[in-house]
Amino acid sequence: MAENPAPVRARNAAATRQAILDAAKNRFAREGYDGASLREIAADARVDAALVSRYFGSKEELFVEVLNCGPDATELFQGELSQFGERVADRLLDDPDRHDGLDHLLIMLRSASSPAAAEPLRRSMRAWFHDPFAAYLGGPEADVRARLAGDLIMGVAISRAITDDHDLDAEGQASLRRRLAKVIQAAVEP
Amino acid sequence: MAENPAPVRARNAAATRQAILDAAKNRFAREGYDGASLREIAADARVDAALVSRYFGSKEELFVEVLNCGPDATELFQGELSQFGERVADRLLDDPDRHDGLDHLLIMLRSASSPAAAEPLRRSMRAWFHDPFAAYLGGPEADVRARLAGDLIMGVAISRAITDDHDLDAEGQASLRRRLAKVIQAAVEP
DNA sequence: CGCCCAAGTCAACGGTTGATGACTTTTACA
DNA sequence: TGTAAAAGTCATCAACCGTTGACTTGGGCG
Repeated sequence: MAENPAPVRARNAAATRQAILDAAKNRFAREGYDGASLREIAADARVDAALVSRYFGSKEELFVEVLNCGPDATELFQGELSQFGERVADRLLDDPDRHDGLDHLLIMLRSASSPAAAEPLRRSMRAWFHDPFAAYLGGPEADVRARLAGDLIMGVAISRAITDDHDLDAEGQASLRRRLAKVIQAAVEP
Repeated sequence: MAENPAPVRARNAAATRQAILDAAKNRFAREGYDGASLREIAADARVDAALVSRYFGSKEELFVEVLNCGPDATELFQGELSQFGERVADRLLDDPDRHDGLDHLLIMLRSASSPAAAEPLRRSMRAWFHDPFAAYLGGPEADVRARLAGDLIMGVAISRAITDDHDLDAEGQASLRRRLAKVIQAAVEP
């Protein structure tokens, strides 16, 4: 969080645009579509608020852009399917700062109740998560299995985001990890 | 949705209070803490917006009140544990209007990103859902199993709320129901 | 009937939000 | 170097929010 006192990014449209995009991604993930204000986002990006509207047209268009610059969720969809449960459980219960690819999930859940964000969310959800996931799973009823596992993952991510996980001791954490891996695997296997 | 043109509730503090509470519950469930405005809630309850603040002090206190007038979630926690999965799956995939007891879950997920609502949410979540659930499950690591199953249920509820379920045909619905019951059961059993 | 307090209404406040148009500063090129 | 367009800033708008205080209405009790 400690920023250089005055990095003073030289005038560079592309870099400024990217800075706004990064700030927006963080804010949307932490506060949702409604909760994140353009002024906050602009302040994070060390930019005047008017520039955000200038570059992206509107808040909703900025939101769509953030959703579209989709991250590396596909890394989950590599490796043995038989160990998918363990892989995702590790990832989910890791340090929240390493959630990289899960930022999108946070954005989705935090913005689920905003009508303006609903439609972009639906589209992005399918294109970025559900469809690749189903393709990775393969086999019979892949879409249903993908949806089920996706819902479980989202639920766990939400739960962690809400409770901050300060309510389970180390032993509970280990147990949760073991069981979570098992249940995800059960949801995923044909 | 079609209301009587003029029921014109007689001056009755208790009834008015209840009407506000009901309207608030619906609005919070559909739009979340931030999204629901006191003016909308008051309009639903056929009441001036000022009355809401008068009766409940503040929006946050109204929210807490809504959370505390907890519903009949306990009905899920009755009957054979061996059929818990099927029971909840039926309930979850039912007509959204029958979600009665699941309203609270919707409220929670839709309000998860509001700082003002976060703390009441945590408390209510434990008292109204998690603890009774763990007590119902019993056996080893009941809290972890309750949490896991709760996360899954919440994830599915969110998913339905976002997508409106217009993306699965009848066959997919049946398949989803079958698999969901199985996965919930896997999460619940010791 | 007439009073009086509860129940309900109205108008307004300060604050925040997304968006817009006019303005100033910097960069890059001829 | 001079200049035009890009990049960034500023002030401001209308809309909405939660909340408050002063006001009006109504029903029940004497």
